[in-house]
Amino acid sequence: MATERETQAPTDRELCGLVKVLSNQIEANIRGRAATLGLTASQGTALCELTRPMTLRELAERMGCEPSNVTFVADRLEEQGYLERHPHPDDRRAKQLVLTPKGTELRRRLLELLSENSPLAPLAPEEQDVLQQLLTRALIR
Amino acid sequence: MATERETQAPTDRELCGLVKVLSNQIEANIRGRAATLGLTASQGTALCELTRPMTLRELAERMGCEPSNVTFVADRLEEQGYLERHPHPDDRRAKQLVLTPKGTELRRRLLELLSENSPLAPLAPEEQDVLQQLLTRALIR
DNA sequence: CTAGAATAGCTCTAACTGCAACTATTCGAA
DNA sequence: TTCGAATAGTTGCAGTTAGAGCTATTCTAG
Repeated sequence: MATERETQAPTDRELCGLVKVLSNQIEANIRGRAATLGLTASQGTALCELTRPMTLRELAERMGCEPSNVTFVADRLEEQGYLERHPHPDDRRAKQLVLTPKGTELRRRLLELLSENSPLAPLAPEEQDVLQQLLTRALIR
Repeated sequence: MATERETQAPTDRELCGLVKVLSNQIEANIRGRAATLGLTASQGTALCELTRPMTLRELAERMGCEPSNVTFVADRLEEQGYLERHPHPDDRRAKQLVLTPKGTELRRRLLELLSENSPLAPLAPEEQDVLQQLLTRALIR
């Protein structure tokens, strides 16, 4: 029983590990689906989150990454003709990321692929609700 | 109510987003703590998981990453004198990663730092139990 | 009106990541 | 025994990431 001497730390660390593994699995799912459409994982994530024209900063917030990385991702999507940087109507510093028709169509197809089988599918809807509440509570600072 | 036309997909995607944000936060916490000890985030994670001598592959499993990345991390930790690659007693293909006394001491200090404030602290112990169960269920394939 | 702080986006860098290909060793079945 | 499959670790590569430092624009207090 020598390995049980730690009382609280291991559970916390195990939990962190589980979160990471699940996060990896979600990312791997997106990676695989996106790859079939010629996209990388972060390109796919960006496309999903572009529910409407938004600034680079807002997309970064939704994607859970730094704005500098969105610059990079947006560059690629723009090169491929999936989105355009439009001047922001109210703020000349900012730019609006706008999907092209080609990008909108690709997004539709990607969402279709992603809805087919989610890594969270093993959980019943009520369980997903509980999970959402717990995660939200954990993230409150 | 036009934005509510999607019934199931958005919740799923939101949930995935929450998992990612929490995962990022956990990683950022480790990154910050590890940095004070001159370690990168993955070096810190590796150190935490090295509860005993283990193969590179087992450490990869615990860290939730590919074995190839552990090769990289182990290289750095070995350079810094925190661990050694010992030949595996039973399998000449495998190597055992063994912490040096210096590495053991560093691990102790890191665990101390990490126990001080966890990103999961906002959750009560019972909530953490529920979270663990949900995550475990979600990960069953 | 005007400086100084804050913000949006960009560039650059060091580090991390998954994946595919490779070598060495072990395992398993004919 | 022996040969093919499976496994441990490594290497190389393209892609991702956070963070610091930069410019341009906006906001705010005086």
